[in-house]
Amino acid sequence: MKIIYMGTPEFAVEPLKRLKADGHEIALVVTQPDRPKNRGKKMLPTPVKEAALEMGLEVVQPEKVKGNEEFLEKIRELDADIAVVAAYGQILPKEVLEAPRLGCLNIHASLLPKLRGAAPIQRALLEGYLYSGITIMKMNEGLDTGDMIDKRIVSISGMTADELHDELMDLGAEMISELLGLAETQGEEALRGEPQDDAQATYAPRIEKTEALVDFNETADDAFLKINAMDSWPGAYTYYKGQMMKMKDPEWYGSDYTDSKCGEILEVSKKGIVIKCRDSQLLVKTIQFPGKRAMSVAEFIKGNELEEGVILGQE
RNA sequence: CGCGGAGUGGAGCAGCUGGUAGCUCAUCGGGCUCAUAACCCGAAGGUCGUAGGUUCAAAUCCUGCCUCCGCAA
Repeated sequence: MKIIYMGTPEFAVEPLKRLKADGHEIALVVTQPDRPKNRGKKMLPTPVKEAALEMGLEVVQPEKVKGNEEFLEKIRELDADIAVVAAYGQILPKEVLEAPRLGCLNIHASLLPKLRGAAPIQRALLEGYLYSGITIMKMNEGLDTGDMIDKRIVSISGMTADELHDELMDLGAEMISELLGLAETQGEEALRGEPQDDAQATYAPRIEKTEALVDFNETADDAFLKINAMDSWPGAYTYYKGQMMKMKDPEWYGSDYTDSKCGEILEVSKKGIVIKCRDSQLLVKTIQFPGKRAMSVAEFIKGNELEEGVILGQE
């Protein structure tokens, strides 16, 4: 099939590679413009652009899609069979959605109509969902509101955002590959979908960095979920003696019968640091201070000090 | 030229107002113990990221480069 591929972050790379490997003709790759990133404000290409160029594909990076005549014309001229969109980052106007013969498909990392929007992976974990998955839908003008063509479920409890991201990325690639295979033989028939129940819809807005601050007045479960949902970006954090301290690898440690203050470090050992939360204790096994690498508490205490009794969270 | 931290034996750090490289853990050998991520004794292991410069003398001061990281995006 002749495909237009639209995507931006890492999540969209695997499906692109897969479709290419399947032998489809990727007529054009659309991704966000290069932006200054990382230290030293270097302009960096998006992961999709990088992968596309490696594969020798043509790439365009329109600043704005909406109302962009030049872009629209280019899309129409291609006369593609279908467009595949994965975490592209811009709302597509009706004209673009209708340009390919069979319309536009979207790979979304949640079980729609739950968690529509930008950060479904992290939100699913943050909310403590036990299951999430991938939904492939036929796009319409709304935000992730199109008819659902295929949906698959995965168990997610205890995962970090990175782990879930990788798993869903592979699953998404798998699903879109199969679906386009079907579409090739069965045509439009294969792309029939079911409408979403809007009444059940929830939204997954972008993660703000400030959300990554862990509040130990919450339950240990909430802290656990937050630490994993923010791993590896932006990274859950608190403050140790006024210094920002990031945390990873949480573990439920046990009930708490002490009357210590929430956030107090009850114990430091090779296992990690035990922190008092509202209802029970949380073990954090990996930490990171500004300018330093993330390292296990066991490693950290070989050359640094971590005082027991310190109350975390005070700037 | 966005701001800043860091590169020292396997790991984590100290030393950096210049003059024989040190700590904790790990490793190896030995001892004690019913026993231990315990304890005691001993040993091995480092061209101090790299290239230059200053100096009688640099891990320690100066300059370029490489790599890693936090903030910010």
